[in-house]
Amino acid sequence: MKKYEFVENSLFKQINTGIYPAGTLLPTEEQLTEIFGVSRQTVRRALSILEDKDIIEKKQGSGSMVKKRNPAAAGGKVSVIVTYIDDYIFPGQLRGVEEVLSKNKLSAILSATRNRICSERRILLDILNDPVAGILVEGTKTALPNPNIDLYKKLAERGIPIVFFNSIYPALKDTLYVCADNRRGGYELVTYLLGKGHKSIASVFKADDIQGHERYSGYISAMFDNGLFVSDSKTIWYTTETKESLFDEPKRILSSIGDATAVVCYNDEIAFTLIKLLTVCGRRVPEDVAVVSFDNSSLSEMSPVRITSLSYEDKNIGSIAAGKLADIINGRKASSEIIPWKLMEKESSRSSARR
Amino acid sequence: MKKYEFVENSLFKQINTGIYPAGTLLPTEEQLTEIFGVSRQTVRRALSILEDKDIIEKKQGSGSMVKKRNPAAAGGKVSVIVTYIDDYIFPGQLRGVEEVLSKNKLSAILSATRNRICSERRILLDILNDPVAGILVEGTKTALPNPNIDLYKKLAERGIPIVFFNSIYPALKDTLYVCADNRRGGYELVTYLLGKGHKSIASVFKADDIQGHERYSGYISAMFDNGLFVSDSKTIWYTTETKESLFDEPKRILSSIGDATAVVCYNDEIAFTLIKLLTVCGRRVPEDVAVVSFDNSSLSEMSPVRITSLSYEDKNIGSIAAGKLADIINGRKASSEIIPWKLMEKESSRSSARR
DNA sequence: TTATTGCTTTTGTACATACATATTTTGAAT
DNA sequence: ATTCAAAATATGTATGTACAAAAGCAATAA
Repeated sequence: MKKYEFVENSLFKQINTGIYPAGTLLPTEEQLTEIFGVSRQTVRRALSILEDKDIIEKKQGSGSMVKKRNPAAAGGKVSVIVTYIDDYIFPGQLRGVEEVLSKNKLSAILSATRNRICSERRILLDILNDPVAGILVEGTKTALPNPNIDLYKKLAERGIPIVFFNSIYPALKDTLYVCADNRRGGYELVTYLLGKGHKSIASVFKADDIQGHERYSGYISAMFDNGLFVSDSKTIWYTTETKESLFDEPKRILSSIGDATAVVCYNDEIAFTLIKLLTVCGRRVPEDVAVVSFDNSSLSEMSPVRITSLSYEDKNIGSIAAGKLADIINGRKASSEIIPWKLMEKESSRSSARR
Repeated sequence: MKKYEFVENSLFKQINTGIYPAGTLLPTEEQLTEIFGVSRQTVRRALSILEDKDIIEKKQGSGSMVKKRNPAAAGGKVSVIVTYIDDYIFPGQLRGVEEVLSKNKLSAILSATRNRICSERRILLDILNDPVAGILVEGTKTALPNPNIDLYKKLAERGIPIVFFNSIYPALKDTLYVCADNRRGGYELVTYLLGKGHKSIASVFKADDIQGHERYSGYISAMFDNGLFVSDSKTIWYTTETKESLFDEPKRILSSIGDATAVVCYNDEIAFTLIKLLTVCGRRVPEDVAVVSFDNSSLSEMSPVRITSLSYEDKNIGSIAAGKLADIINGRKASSEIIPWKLMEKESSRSSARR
């Protein structure tokens, strides 16, 4: 290793481990020359790099001072990585993110992955080349093995704080996150339907996002806990790529639902479209089939039959996550949070099960 | 002046004036030593600064090459200023912006003004302190005198390209913009309604955005051109601040509409809510009152009575504007563009005027 | 023709020295 | 105790030298 790099790294470590706290002066160049056994030129080169990185501040005649971590001075830019910008509930979350970051004198650099691993990788590589004060990220295809985990780890090693929202990769469970209680949500919806007398409950879930797995897990647990048999064929799985064509074959959907008197949907978007399809096929909602879902978005209100859906109450996952990231950046503490649901009962399930 | 600064400035000037074009090698360090009559250390320091500024690229054993101007290397960040992030048609425009910027290796720094002058000012001041490669901005309260015009001018003087979208301040008409043909849109909607036999046409417009004035101007011109009398009371004006309470007093709205058989609305959001109100008050749409509007957003499809609305066809104002900004940043030419409308006739006006 | 080898050129690392300039400390004069 | 100037201390600028490492080039051998 080059000598100036060694000096630079040594000093950086010592600064980070508190040997030279913010505000204190480093030893003089002459002292460092003796400590490291290198020439003053080499020491100066190392210090110059640290100054470029905004870690120390040199002052002629006075010395080299360790700088305070100042988010605004360090750019104050946060990379916000979402799957979609204009779909479904994301705009609202994004608004929350922007509001909170703005209040904390941070600004959002926005990127969308469209739930594609390759886009996510490109974005993360960009950040490695041009670091930011923090990263707020919604995982991409969180239920599949992800080759970008190494990049997240590398970014974390560099000291860039990362907060996940909506979903997190199982491999990064120790990172901060803000997610809904998806498993419990699935459980609650089934419990609610059982209370209405439903016994045969179908479901539609997303296969490539971990939220889909968790919501399914809650659904299936609730069914088993209540001693009900669940046929695999009663769960319809879809992915990012098959979402558009999911309802192209009504027959397949109807045969999956079969004799079920209720359907648990992955989210309001699916529920909205499913209700349309059922109506067209002559099945009444809720009289023939009850439909419930997650997120309680504006779609659940706009649906011709308003949709019973789990709500985040007045909590905005985007702003909560952004708040935690701002806390970390400003040297405050923060911990992961799981947002509970609140059931909003509406017309799509407001009747007992038909016998 | 310091010697290394002199060498740095001299080389920088020579590079900029084409003496050392992009792609060519600078003289070797030894040659520069002789040319400038300074030591190799001093030459190296000057070159090192130029390398930091991404103007040259040094390569051991080979030489120092003048780099091509690369916008991505020069920060590549674009400030995107919108009024709202999650409202109405803005998420879709924002998606278009992000897609196009991303394709051009630019990234979006997002801020929202919530249509408030003070927020806009704060954002522009931030940009002055920490410049960006370009600005993409949706004007805030464009129909009112704006105290931030001076800041836009200052930014333009600094050579930061600016592109407006959706609306532009009259005082900045020479700046690039991408807007819909709002005046013509108002004219077309009225012409369409006249063709359906309507003679008394009310309207709802937004008073603080220039789009509202333009759409109103088209509406009123079409009426006059067809020799129809227009009572001022038939136009309902609202602002950013009064939008929420606009439909709180149904009586006021109904009395303004009076005997009109059709209403031109500022946008689908207003039309959607108006149709709800009319329906509740026992007025059928379109049999009693036809409703038409602008934007042809998803709301126009979701409305219980699908809304006749002017569409941008498949054009996304956000992506068009972002494309123009990228053109300017990359040294290409671009000019303002006015997007035409296409009328999408749906149920909300699909009947002739009642007599 | 192709691959290898060694030479030359060019930039990179490292140390030594001298003096300039900004800041702080010291100490004497008041 | 206060003020002011000199001294000491710290970083900044500039040059010289030596050798290392990478890249390119040319001669040579297979």
